[in-house]
Amino acid sequence: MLKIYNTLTRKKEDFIPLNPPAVTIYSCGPTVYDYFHIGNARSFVMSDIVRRYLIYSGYKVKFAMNLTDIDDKIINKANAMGIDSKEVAKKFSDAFFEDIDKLGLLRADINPRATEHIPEIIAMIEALIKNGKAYEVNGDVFYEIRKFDGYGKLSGKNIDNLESGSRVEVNEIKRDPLDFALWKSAKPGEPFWESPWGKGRPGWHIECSAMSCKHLGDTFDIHCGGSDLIFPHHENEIAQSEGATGKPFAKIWMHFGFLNIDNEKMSKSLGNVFNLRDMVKKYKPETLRFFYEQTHYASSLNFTAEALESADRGLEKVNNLFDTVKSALAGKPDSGAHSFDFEKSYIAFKEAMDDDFNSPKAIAVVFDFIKEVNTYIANGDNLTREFYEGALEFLKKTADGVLGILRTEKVENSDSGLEEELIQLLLKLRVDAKLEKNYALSDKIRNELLTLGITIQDTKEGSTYKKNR
RNA sequence: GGCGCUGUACCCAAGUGGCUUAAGGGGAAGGUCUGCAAAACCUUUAUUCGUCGGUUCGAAUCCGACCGGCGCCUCCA
Repeated sequence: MLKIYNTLTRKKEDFIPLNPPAVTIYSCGPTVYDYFHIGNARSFVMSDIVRRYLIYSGYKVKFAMNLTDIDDKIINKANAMGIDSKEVAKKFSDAFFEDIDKLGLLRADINPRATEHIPEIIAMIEALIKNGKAYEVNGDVFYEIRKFDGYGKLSGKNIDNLESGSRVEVNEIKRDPLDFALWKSAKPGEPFWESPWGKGRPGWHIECSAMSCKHLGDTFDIHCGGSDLIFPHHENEIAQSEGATGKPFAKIWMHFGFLNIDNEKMSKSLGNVFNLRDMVKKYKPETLRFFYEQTHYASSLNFTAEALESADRGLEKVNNLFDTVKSALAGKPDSGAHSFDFEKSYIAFKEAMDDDFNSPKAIAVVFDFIKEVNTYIANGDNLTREFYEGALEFLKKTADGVLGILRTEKVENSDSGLEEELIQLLLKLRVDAKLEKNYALSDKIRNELLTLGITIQDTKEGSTYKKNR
């Protein structure tokens, strides 16, 4: 039984979907005004793990991740770049998809964009006004949080405490400092849409309510995002959706912990905001995923070069076994029974992930598995086709299917045929040198190739090589 | 001021009342294999879980105090 920690109830709960086997998930996506950074990437990867594991568990998952393509940050960026806000959104939306593909994220079933849902947004705001939860002032529409009884239930905040120590800026036109904008009237030169309240654009929070409602229904299973979104963004989403529909909004709220850089908060002033795009040039995408998954999703995580290098070396063990098994199968082993217990590892993996997506524990299961398989191979008994296929299947289902940390095939396919032939030629020359006991030459070939990122391994079956990328 | 999280080996990190006299990864040391390596395997690396008390037959796990670290309350994944 899968258990998930629910921010709303502050408890680990049994996961019972509304309409099994269907599961609906809404994950807060990027505001497309810049390349996303490695902190965003953590949230994206962890929501990808949630989704992949639910699929692994047999659910039919509908996964929506929004793109916020109109808001103040985009307008500011457009002004700074001297281009239209639409162009900004287009540029960074495209970049977003390129980057998540690199990270091995499954594409969402739906990527709703705010600007494509203006009618739905307006309809929801109208419903809120009709329900007495929102009011218009000179073309702006605000949500009146005092009219929503449950305001503060997600973040555990008491409205009165919020106000007393408030740093909320005073806005004369709002009835309460905590009231937030549903619709913002357009200032001269700003992009706008026509609405019953005049020309303007949606506030930040309303798009998620309107779009999740349209694509997943009034009530859906899981809503996830970074823990900084709990207040006010998610709190406001609940007020909007439940205030408009009168029905419960997301059943389970999942929040991902923050990423620090060298024990410091990522911030522009510290100059330690790293784009995923740049980081992927330095570290393999699987290494980044593995690094993220080695810590539970709810904990904060410290990003250091040392930790990434440690992750990179650890990941080698997974890929080494994958290579070993693949090449053993290519060697056409005999079929027949084996005595390896795969079931035990599957059960342990499920237990780990069922416990609130405990990926660090699941990774430990994979490493236990790797050691057992390597030992089994080292002992050399019953190394049948069935055994290797079983090992390959486990790695593909868990390390690849759920965790996404196996080295992908893409790189190998990018090798040119000539490069492969040249490397094989060098391997052959080296073997000849070894047979003549010309170790000076054979070691030179090995060392030179190593500096090119190619590691040679001599096995009983002959010399093989591995690219370190 | 309000709300919440957190302190586990050299580093990262799971475990949150007995299955653990503490998983897994990295690092380090020794060994097997090898011409030497690499990979893989074996052994070693926390009688101890920030400190001090308490509850309990039993605590890293619960409670209290204290000492650290951090987040949110404002845009933020």
